[in-house]
Amino acid sequence: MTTDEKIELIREVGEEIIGEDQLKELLESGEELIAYDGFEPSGQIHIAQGILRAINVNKMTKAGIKFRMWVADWHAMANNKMGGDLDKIQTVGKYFIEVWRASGMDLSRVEFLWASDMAKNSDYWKLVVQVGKANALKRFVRTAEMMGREESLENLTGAHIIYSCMQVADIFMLGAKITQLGLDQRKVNMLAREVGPQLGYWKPVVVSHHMLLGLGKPTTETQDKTKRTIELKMSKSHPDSAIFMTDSLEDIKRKIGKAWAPEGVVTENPVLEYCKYLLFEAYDTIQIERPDKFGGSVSYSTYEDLERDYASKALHPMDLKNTVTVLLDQLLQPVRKHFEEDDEAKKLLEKVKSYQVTR
RNA sequence: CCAGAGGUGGCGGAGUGGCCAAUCGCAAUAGACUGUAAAUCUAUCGGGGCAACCCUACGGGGGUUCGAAUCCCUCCCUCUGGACCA
Repeated sequence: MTTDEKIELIREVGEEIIGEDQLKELLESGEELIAYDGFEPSGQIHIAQGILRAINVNKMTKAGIKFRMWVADWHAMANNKMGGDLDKIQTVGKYFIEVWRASGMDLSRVEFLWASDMAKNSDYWKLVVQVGKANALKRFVRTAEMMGREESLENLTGAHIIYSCMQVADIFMLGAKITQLGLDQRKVNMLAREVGPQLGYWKPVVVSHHMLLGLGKPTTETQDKTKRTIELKMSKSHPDSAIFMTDSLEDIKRKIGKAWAPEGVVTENPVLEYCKYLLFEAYDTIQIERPDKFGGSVSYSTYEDLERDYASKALHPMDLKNTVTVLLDQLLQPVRKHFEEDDEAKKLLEKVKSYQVTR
């Protein structure tokens, strides 16, 4: 694969890429490149973290990059996930890994690493402190959105500041020349680009992937594009805004059924978006079954065609929803199967479901 | 450490001895209306029972009282200001 082909593939992953020139150099240098994404284990895992993550990882590894999945258990503790109970968090972490294993991710070039293992290394904490010293408190406060928190002192604890410092240190300790996280993580990544060279490390290339829309009606007034995507993203704390990797067909039916989908409107339409980012990634054509009185079945082989018909109202939301429900269900089938057939996985899922989610 | 304010249901926020399972708003759920959703209207909205009623609840624990979310004691936590800082 040529460098340009690789870049093309990475562009598919990155809604925003900071340092593309540098990325090219890195790809041409022949060095073993590492990209990472980190996750706070908390509650259920949704399709953005499951299916979309698998799609993106596969593209990155296909481009010759090694991927590290960072199970950020200490970060979750700092951010008070699962009531700040590290045991619970780690159980959820194991559950996440089980999901990824079953989600169609090509694992040959993927590694799962735990923050709690890194925490045993004093070099790590040395770097955390160095990162902390490199900037004013305010700067760390401004990264709060990556923890799903407001950027104000009232809602943060001391632990959140440590979190920010840790996340920057993670990048360098993991050897990640590329950070491949969600768009909501861009501020810390920018901080890392700034701090890296100061501390004798590198400027990581930031490949930020798209954040899938939540299923509800967009309510925010925010105009700032990044902020808006973060506010509208699929979120575990809003129960029915997200489809989880182990949801049943009934769950999916209910959630997609309730999903925001104004007829003819193409912008900020979650149902259409799932077609674009998930379904057309998995299927070559999408066949929509509908009663003859509404035009009979149609099939689309590109998202653009489907979008055009939707925009012109030739395709009704309800027909689309029915199809999306079935296809999403199909995508989740292997995951669900894994959790039904594998005893260990089954136990994990039950445990996780019994935990109460805290924000 | 001191002083002031405060901790109420998923969230916001009333209530300051009985009429409080707790006004109201948001969210949620159901129904009506649209070939989906939204908007709008209606109902429900701690758990159990058809019901009278019972249980569990207003940061934790203890107490006063016939009776406490409401009064007292104590502990924990948050906010604001201040003190301390060899």
